[in-house]
Amino acid sequence: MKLTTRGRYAVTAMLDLALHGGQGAVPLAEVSLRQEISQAYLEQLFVRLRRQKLVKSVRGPGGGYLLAREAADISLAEIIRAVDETVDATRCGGWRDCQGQDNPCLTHELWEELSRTVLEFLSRTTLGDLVQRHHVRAVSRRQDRAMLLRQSAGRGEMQRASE
Amino acid sequence: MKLTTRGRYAVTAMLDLALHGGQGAVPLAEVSLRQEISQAYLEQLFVRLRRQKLVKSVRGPGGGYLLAREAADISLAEIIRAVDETVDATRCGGWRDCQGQDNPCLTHELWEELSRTVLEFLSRTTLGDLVQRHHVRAVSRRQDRAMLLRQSAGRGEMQRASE
DNA sequence: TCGATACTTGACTAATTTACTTAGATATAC
DNA sequence: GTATATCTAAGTAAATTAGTCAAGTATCGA
Repeated sequence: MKLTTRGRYAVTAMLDLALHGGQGAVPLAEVSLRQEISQAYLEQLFVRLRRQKLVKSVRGPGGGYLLAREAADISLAEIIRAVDETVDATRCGGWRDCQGQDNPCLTHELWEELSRTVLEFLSRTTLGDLVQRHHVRAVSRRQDRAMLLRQSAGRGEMQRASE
Repeated sequence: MKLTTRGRYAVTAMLDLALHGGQGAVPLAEVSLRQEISQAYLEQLFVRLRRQKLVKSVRGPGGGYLLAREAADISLAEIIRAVDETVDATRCGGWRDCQGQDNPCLTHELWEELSRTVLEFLSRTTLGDLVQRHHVRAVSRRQDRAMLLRQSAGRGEMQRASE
């Protein structure tokens, strides 16, 4: 497994669904605004999340995405694996694999151990856990307030501006 | 902190020093043969390791590199930090930092926690620990035998071939 | 003092990956 | 039928990695 910003964006977006999925499907446009991730990029990520059956999609107006299972039943490891699905076993080193060669690397075992540690952490933590954290709830409330402000400001300035 | 093959190569090379430094300085040419890492690349790594005072260099014939401190006193975290010294705090996410913005990211705390876990693992483990592991010792013995074979084969085939 | 050995340094590069964007198609509620 | 969404493919600029190349400098041993 790998840890890049892609995986982190995916977790953030999924957490946004967990926090706002109570009243139905959440459109990516909203997630994009709240989490400041470009919508086009989110679309790319959600294709993979849907293929791995981590989210359900609802098309058309009023549509969006929903968690496919309960938040408490979706681990961070699953999310990251869904978007960072690179399983190319080139060369050796920790998340890859080098055994069976005539000269296996000295530190193979070590990186495996570290890899296990990280995976364990990510498998143990679920979206449900994150939703309960005080820090997460506080940041989320702030984001919601900011969204409301932006909306009313938009309505105050202009009506249904299509540009 | 980051984890790339660069850091893994550095740990492997340092472990080679720890294993073979008993009889004096170890030339990079030897490390290169044993660990199958290009010598030019090793040279690049050892410049940084020396600057961080993790190794001492001995120039001239019979020279090479030596651990600057006892193996049991050099943690893997130090080694990796020495060669992967990127501290550019662009954007957010785990090993970086995003606090103090008007919209801090939802999962900041989470990546920090993971980061701490990894760092703890790498700080806790020293070269001395690795030297003691059975798996490491076994692989090392194999590498030594392969080196001896290569040497005697070289002498058997030709004498001081300069090409 | 010569030459081999080995470290030292800097610049350069090919390949890969990341983090996107662009452009358009398709589905659905109203 | 049109606005709101998801979908999908393709392309791309920037960064990073994992090196190579070339030219040194220091030191030992003969």
